[in-house]
This record gives sequence, structure tokens and C-alpha cells, in this order.
Amino acid sequence: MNVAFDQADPKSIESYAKKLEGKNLRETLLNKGIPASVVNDRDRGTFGSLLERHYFGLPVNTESVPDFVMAKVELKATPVKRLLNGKFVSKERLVLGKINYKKIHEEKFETSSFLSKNALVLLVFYLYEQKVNVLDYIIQLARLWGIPEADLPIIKNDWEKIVAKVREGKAHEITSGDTLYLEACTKAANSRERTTQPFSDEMAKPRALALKARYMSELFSRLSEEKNLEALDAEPIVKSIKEYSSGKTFEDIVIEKFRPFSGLPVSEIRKKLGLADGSSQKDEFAWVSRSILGVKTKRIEEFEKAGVVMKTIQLKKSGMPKEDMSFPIFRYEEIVNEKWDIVDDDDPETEAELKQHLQQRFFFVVFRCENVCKKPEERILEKVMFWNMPEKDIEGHARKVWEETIKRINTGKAHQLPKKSENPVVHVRPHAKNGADTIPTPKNGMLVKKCFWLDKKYIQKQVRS
DNA sequence: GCATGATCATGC
DNA sequence: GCATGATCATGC
Repeated sequence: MNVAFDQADPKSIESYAKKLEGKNLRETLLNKGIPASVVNDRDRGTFGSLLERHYFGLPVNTESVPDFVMAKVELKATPVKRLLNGKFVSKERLVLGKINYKKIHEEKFETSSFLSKNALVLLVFYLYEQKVNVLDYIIQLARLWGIPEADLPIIKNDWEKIVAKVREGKAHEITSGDTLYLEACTKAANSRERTTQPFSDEMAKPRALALKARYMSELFSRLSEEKNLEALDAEPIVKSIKEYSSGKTFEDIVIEKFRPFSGLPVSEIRKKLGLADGSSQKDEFAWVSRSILGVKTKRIEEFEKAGVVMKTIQLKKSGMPKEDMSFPIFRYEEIVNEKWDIVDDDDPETEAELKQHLQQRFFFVVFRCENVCKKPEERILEKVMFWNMPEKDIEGHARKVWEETIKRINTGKAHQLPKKSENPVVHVRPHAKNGADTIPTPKNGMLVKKCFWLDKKYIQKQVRS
């Protein structure tokens, strides 16, 4: 029935999709002769279902076959949003299919249903805007996409980590932070829904395989700014796919790069790397760490895509970190509208930023002062580790502090937010240029900028283990 | 010595 | 001008 494109030809489908760029669905569908009654139907559904049904004329899909059956192309509509600084980022992760705990443990990555279903994906990025009708979102970009060769080792390892947990009867312990590009995100009708798993009696949250929002952001900027040099200011750690030989994972490779420098003082490391003296630099530990990784840019490609945050930690002789760890400032007027649990991507509300930050994977580079350490460069490289905040701490501590913060802001107590003595893991403190560096609050006028901090005693425990 | 509040330095 | 990572100052 549809003659706008060749159902068996991916390129033809892509060309037809590209016609959407710069337009919205309302006009496009009306121009296509879709009756206004359909276009304006109140129960119109999501952007993705409208696109699928009315623009491409596809039947309602089942999970097991690609949307464009003959061309073996899967259609995915995905929202981007604009930050205040004008940058585009992905609004959410890209869900690539629900996990069937009963079946996935029998699969191998190379022949997995995940890989075969998502070999070729037609990505349609649209600009999400608050309070705008789905029919009026502007389509930004439509492209055929497949997993790039350079990303495949990481995605494979992510998949295997997730499946390993199912095989160990630990499906209930899976979290998004375990993995780098691919994640097992929760996918349920509500936050109480649970499902069975094959190797344990514990009920687990239903989950889906998804590309992380960070990965999608990077992908969007790469696709949309193909000619722009901006994409180049991040350099990869792994320069050749050959480095993955003999079964090494990305994290193995990263950790190995630090091994020759273990126990050496920063001054020695610098000499070995042939670096100029940078002892007056405030970020010299971060700089030395990036040099060990062989990266000259400030941004590291794999870390950006995976949302891995590199933090350098300086321990005192006692093993106590010098400082608490800060996170970006929050806006009083925005944090009160956040929601902690987002069970579905179609949920219009914003997930708590604190939760998003704490769920990221961290890469700690730990330096330690052995004796007096008058100069920073006398500190030695103690260890490196990838780390995730345990879910029980995120839910048990961070969530409580976040809730209390919102409660106080809403009741006119924005100047008395949860302090260090109130929680051993997370607290709130100012993070501003000075006392005059303020932003508005709902009930207390202008107040100094603040952010959440992780307690250094808590960091110490995590680094020690 | 530590909690708390405040500020500095740097890069984008 | 602002975000971010890092650090300081004060008082208990």
C-alpha cells in the first residue's frame, strides 16, 4: 500500500525518513493525507507509535521481528533536549528490547536476539520540549545506524556482564551502573512490578537492554556535526581494536595502563612520561592521569560515551581523603520538581539529577601521601579502581537526603539543608564563588548556590575495599 | 580535628 | 559569566 519507499531497501527507508528533518509530525501527516481526526485524536499515543503507524504505515509491531521486516531494519524514535547552554543532549536512554531472563542465559552474544534485532536501526531524533504536543516536536535527524566496530567490544562485555548476573541467579542485583555503553534499565508498568528469574527464587525488577543516555548524546552530536571539529576534542584511550585481543575488557586495558606507575611519586611518573613540570597546576593529578591513559585532550571518548566519571582522590597519610567530593550545583526551583523513580521513559517528569550522578560509574585514581608531602608531587600513585555507588546507599542515604532537601526548600527552610552531621554519606553544602553568588529559591528569596557532597569518610571506606 | 560555610582557579 | 574541581577559614 505504501509506495513512498522500498520496504526491502534500508537506504530507501532512510531517504524517506530524512524528509522528516526540520519538520513536525502534525504538518507532515496532514500533508500525507492522514485525516485531521486521526492526527488530532486525543489518544494518539507516543511520538514513536505515531511515526511508526502513520508516517511509515507499519503495523503494530511484535517484539520478536524488526519493524521493517523485509529490510531487517528496526525503527527507533528518540528524544533529544536542549540544555540552557544550547547544547543538545539525549533526553533518555534508547531501549533496544526487553530482557527475557528465562531465555537470555542460553544465548551467546554473537548470535543473541539483541544483536540480530538491532543490527540495523533507523534512528529518528526529535526535539523534546516541555508542554509541547508530541505532534509539534521538530525532527532533528534521521539516520541508519549499526553498532560501530570500535564500540563492539565494550557493548559485548556489557551484555556478558548482564547475562552473567542472570546465570548467577543475581538478576535482582543488576544495576545500570555495572556497565558502560549498554545498560539493563528498569522497564515496568510501575515501580513495584517484579518478575521471576531462572536461577534464584528472588523476584527481580523487569529490565530492558538500552544504550545509555550519555552514549546517545555522543552519538547524536557525532551524527549531526559530522563536519564539526567539536567531536574531535575527545580522544579515545583505546586507539586500535587490536588492544582487545586475548579477551581483555576495556576496564582491564585502562587498569593495565596504570600498572607501570603504581607506587611511584607523581614527580617520577612525570619524568617517565616525559612531561614538563606542572607542579603548580591545580589539576595536575587529573593531568597526569590522562597522560598515563595516553590522552592529550581534557575529554576522554570512552568515558564520555559511558558516562564514566574520572575522579582523582588524594589521601592523607592516615588514608583519609583530603576532601569531600562535590557534585554539580542544583537549582532550588528545579530540584523541587524532580522525581526519584522514573519507571518508564515516557514518564514526562525529570529524574533526580543526584540519582543520575550517583548511578554513574566512577573511575578513581588514588594518590597517597606517604610521609610529609609538602609538595603535591611527592604523593604516590596508590591505586586505581572502577566503582559504583551501591544501590543500598543510593536508595538508603542519597534518596533520604534528597527528599529532605526538597521538603525543606518547599517549607521555607532552604537555608537549613541536610548537613554533614545528619547523614554519613551525602550532605548539602554551598558551592559558589562567594556569598553573593546566589540563585532564586521558591520560598526564601535569593540564596547561595549549593550542591550535594559525598562524605570523605564514606569515600575512604569505598576506596579501601 | 572536624563540621560547616566560604572561596579560589581554571577552562569553556 | 558560569560550571566545576579543588581548597581554605573559622569556630566549636
